[in-house]
Amino acid sequence: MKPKILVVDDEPEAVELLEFNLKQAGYAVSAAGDGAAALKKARAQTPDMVVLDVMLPEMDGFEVCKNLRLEPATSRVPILMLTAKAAEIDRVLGLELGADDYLTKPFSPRELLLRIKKILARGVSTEKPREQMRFGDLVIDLPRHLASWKGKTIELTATEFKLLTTLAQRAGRVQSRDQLLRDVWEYDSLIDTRTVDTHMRRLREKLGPASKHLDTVRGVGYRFME
Amino acid sequence: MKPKILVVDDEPEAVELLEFNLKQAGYAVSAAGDGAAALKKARAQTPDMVVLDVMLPEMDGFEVCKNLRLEPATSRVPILMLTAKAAEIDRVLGLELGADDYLTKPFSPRELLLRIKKILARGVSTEKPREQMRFGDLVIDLPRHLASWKGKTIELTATEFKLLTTLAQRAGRVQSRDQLLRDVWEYDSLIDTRTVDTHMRRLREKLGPASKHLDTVRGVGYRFME
DNA sequence: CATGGCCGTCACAGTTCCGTCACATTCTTG
DNA sequence: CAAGAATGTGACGGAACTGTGACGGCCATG
Repeated sequence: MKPKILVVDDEPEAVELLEFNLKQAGYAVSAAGDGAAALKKARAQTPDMVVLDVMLPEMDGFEVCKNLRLEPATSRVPILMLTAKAAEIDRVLGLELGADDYLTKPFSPRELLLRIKKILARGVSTEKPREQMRFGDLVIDLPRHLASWKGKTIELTATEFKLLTTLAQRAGRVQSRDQLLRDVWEYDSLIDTRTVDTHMRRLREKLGPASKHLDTVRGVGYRFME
Repeated sequence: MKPKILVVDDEPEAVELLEFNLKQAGYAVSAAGDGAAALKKARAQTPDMVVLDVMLPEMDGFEVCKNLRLEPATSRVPILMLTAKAAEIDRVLGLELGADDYLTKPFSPRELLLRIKKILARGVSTEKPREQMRFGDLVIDLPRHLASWKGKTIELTATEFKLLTTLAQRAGRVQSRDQLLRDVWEYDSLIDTRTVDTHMRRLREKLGPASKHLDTVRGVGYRFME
């Protein structure tokens, strides 16, 4: 079963080169020349991975990346960004964009294949939402609606519990306040983003020592660390 | 001996896609386009697994699932449900439906195969609804339609009994009011969710000390604790 | 036809929880 | 090091949620 890779670049030669190398390596490849087409194809095919050039006409790679993350159908597809400028790297990784890796142009095909292989290898194991999660002494059980620390249950309100599970399910990835508002509170941004801060505080209080898992990423949002 | 898989979907293209992928992976595949045909084929062939779309004309996937579970010939065949809405997941898993796993559309063929492999690997599902349950001094007997506390029978109405058994069979798991309405009151969504509260109160009154098993999870629903 | 049991709904009350604001603290930037 | 921005913290009023008592309708039974 060949993994399917969607290549997005506006230069036909670049696409051709990528396509050739990837097919050679045994992947199924499809391509898109601009952001809109990329989103459409990604939705339709749900590829196993997207290789995405930052520089695109109209909608740039950052926008595409954001949009991919927003939709449930594509939110968990790994993204490898291609960029010409080293300065863009910061944005590509840490931020709300959450690309899985990047490469600066120019790069060797071998480099590209290595990155892809690495990302796909770890992707398989983390695809499904888990019903029960364990991080050291902290256990989160979704169907039972219970969280516990060293076997002792932690009393959480509905919102706190949902906030915790949302962060934990995306462990390692930073979640912006807006993203959390969408996922935890569901209705769109009628609510002040600072409300997230307050709930994080309450959650930290109740978690006690387990709150060490909850990171603040200044200027961006919050993150659950294992 | 190839494992036999029954695919149920009303869209011919979807069936074709599934069929192709499954055959490719070495399974024997048969297909049905609606619920009635699915039940008939399942009875006749006793497949090793059913892949079942929720959205079907006339009889939907939930109904099919229920009916499969009801008949002895098919009651223990693993079922993998396909659903477009994340909101339906709770229903697919938690309830009397007891599907073995689910996938939200769209999904990659690779994902599908992984799930199927996992389910088949663990063999024939062994879970069946227990006819008698005991939680300390509380005994619930389904066929006799009796509940008792320290050997003394508790007089319950039909609705109260069904509410109790529904919660007890899913002991530990929180059930939302909507879930309970669907499960206990069958498909009557015409009813106010607050009605559940009233019946919980009556049930608690009659259970007396045994009502300690009945938890309220604020903002979510109710839960039976062992 | 009357009666009683059961059920669904409603209104009310107590309580919890939530969203917001103001202020304190920490971090970044120049 | 100081200014400004971002985050942590404490407090508060209102909204939301659940428990509870009561009521009327339905149905079977006598």
